[in-house]
Amino acid sequence: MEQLFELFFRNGLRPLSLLDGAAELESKMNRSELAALLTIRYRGRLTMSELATELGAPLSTVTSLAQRLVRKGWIERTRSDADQRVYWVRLTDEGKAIGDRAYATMSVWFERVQAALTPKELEQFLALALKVGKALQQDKGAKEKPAAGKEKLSRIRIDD
Amino acid sequence: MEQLFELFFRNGLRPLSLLDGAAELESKMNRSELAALLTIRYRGRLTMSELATELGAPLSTVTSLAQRLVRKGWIERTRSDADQRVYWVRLTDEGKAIGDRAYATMSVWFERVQAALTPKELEQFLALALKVGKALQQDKGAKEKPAAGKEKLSRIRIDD
DNA sequence: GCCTAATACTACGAAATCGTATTAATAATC
DNA sequence: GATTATTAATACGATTTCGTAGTATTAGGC
Repeated sequence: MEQLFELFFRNGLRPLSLLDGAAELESKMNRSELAALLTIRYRGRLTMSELATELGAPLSTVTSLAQRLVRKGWIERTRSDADQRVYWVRLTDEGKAIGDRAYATMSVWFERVQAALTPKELEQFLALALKVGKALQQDKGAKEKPAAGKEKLSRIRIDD
Repeated sequence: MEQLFELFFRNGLRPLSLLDGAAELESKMNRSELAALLTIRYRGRLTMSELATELGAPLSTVTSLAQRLVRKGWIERTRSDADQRVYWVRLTDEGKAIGDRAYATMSVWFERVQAALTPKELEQFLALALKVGKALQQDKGAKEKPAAGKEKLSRIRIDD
């Protein structure tokens, strides 16, 4: 439990810090640029505010971050027709190329995880992790409706 | 694989706002100060380099971070007798008090996780999460020279 | 419609972070 | 034991982040 605690803090406070080996990527971009790229790649397109909340950063920070990425030619921003206040952010072709490379680099980590677990374990882990993730994302103020994701998971054996 | 990826994005990139709701504490420190405080609290005392690797930050960053914390009166640094190059970092009484408060605030997160899972599920989740953590940390084919200047990340010890 | 409130974002200066160069102390080699 | 290499940390300038104030646009009363 202690160890999990450590893991949790480390990753909770400084995401991506557990994962080294992104050296090749990190020479071209820093952590937040990588996170932004991956997020935009994953979401397709989003607004500045959405990007900010996804990244857990203040909007003003994301403004400059986005400016940098535009300068690098990796993303483009277009003003929304429906609401002139909002800007849509999406990857350019070059951004996509870089994003794909980043993804490829990272998928090594996912493969490692898959290799380490049996299919059953993986399934179980995913289910539980989703539950935990959901629990963590809830607004603290919100008075917790227990229902939704609470169906019970069957127990499986975990090999060491 | 898809699911793992999704999981990673939904929860892996965004730092948690751990002090969320404790406005009183939040106004006193930023994320890295919190992380440092908790790390030192957890470890008792450590050297500057150790702190840097624990935090996943470069040493030069930790130098200024530590200066700030000294100024705030939360930590103290003493030069090691055994090796004059190293400084031991530990919490002052005031630092301990604040650290305790921060920890208490944060334990809400654990309660949430516990509330979301049955005891059996929790047990399974812990076991699996540790396995995954271990898998992520294992060195891939160490083909790279440490690329001068890049700090190595500390491994979290995970027992079976 | 008009006025006020809320929202989406940018501007800007202050603070934090990072990479690289440098200093000082210890370890290793001969 | 002198010389070189390595390690632990700081110095410093450049870049990034952040909080706050400001601007423009849309939403909500009435």
